Amino acid sequence: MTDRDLTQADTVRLAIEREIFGGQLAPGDALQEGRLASRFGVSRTPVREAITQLAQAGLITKRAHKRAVVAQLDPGTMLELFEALAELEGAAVFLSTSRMSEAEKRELKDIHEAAAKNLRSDGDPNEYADLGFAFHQRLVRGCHNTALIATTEWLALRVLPYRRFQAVAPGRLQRNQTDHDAIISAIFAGDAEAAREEIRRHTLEQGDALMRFIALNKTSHADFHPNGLIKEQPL
Amino acid sequence: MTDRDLTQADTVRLAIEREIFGGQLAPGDALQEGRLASRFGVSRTPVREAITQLAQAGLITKRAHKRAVVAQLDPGTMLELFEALAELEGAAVFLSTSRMSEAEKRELKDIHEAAAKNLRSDGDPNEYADLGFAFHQRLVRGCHNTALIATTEWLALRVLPYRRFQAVAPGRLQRNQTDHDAIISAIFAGDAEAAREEIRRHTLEQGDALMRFIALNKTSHADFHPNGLIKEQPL
DNA sequence: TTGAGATAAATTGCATACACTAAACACATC
DNA sequence: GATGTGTTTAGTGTATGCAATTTATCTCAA
Repeated sequence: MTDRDLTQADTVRLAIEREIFGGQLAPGDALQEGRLASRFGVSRTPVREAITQLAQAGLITKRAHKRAVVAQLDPGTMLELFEALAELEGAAVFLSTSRMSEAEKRELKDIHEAAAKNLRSDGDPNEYADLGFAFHQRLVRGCHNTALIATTEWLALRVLPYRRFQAVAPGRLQRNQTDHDAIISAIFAGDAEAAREEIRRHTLEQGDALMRFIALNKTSHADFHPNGLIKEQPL
Repeated sequence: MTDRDLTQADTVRLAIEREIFGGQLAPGDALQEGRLASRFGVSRTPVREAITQLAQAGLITKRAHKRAVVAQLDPGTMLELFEALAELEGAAVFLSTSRMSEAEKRELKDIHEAAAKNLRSDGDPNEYADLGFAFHQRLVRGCHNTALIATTEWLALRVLPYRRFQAVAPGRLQRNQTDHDAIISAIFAGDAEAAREEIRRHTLEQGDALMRFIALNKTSHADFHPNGLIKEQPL
């Protein structure tokens, strides 16, 4: 039972997902069924199935007879995505305000304070990013509505491949922390409408900052490809 | 270009979708790859791909080594789904209020008035249902945010297989029309917050009514299966 | 060189064949 | 009669081969 009865397609899908989120596969990179198959030591069939699922999830784009590509978001789409995400997180937090248990609020505050500590002591930025991610996650999950949580996290996933650029955006961290502060206050005050507005604005600004950062270091973001330099090099 | 270059998997997926929405396939019905394959005159491969996609979309559920089944929503899940949908529609309409063009508002009002006319003259309930669907759709699409629209409609799709029971729910229609009236008023008054609240409450009540109706005629809803009577009969 | 068109190679979509899983059944045991 | 175990069988998961299509390479004229 606890040993999952994962199918090979699932395994491949999870592996590809990890590589996308980890940055080994950057937006725009091509995914070739054959290469992936031999790389994972399976036939093309489960690879195809994994790709189909990821395409449906919006993480990769796929058109008939053309090779699949890690989803690439043009500025307009990304703006829309962040706007939608802001609304969804707003809706979730609106509900969370009245629905989070004391334990959940406590945990949220703990995460927030750990982040503050990290910031004060000039700690690891990656750790701060993880704490920020956890903060948003607890916030959303506090609404206790599986459908809303899943939908929100699904949208968040789609921008996740781009978010790692944000860690290096200068001066964002302090601002981020202040925003989180305001959200926490609203929630502990039980002001759902205020909490909604705070996170809405916060997420919109995050999107804005990310887009500005990407636009500055444009030339698409090929430059940021961790494997180095060349895109379009099929994996 | 205009001649679609639809793959066979796409064709099969669309066909299955239609049957689910049309009621030929009711929640709980089993989908067997082999039978579907021979029914559509293709091999199992594209059928499998179609099923994978529909599973990812949430319209059917699929676990390893077990046959796929048209998604069946227990009361708890359905409640959550409607609550999430209410929030998403609320968010969309909030934006729509300030973003719809005059032409779009005009069209919305036309649909609304056609529905009123249908109601006064005791017209075809199916036509009224279609108008209601169109009303919600225009309302949501008025926000002009592709991501938010897609997400909202994706959720709406998941409850769609159940919505046709609602047409027969007694006394709902007049109430429905009054709600739509209030939404229209709020939008034309430019009061985004009021519009949000109106549709939120409206969608929640719709969900409530649907659930009550299903609960009353319980015995699962096998009784409503259009092909007649027996579920579990694989297609 | 550069670009268009033709040809060759690579890759996807689909069909078929096989392996493996899990229900369904029969039968023996208590 | 209920319960457990071996066997059968339907059905999913995966591998492989082939046809159709795309992409890369090559040729040749401007």
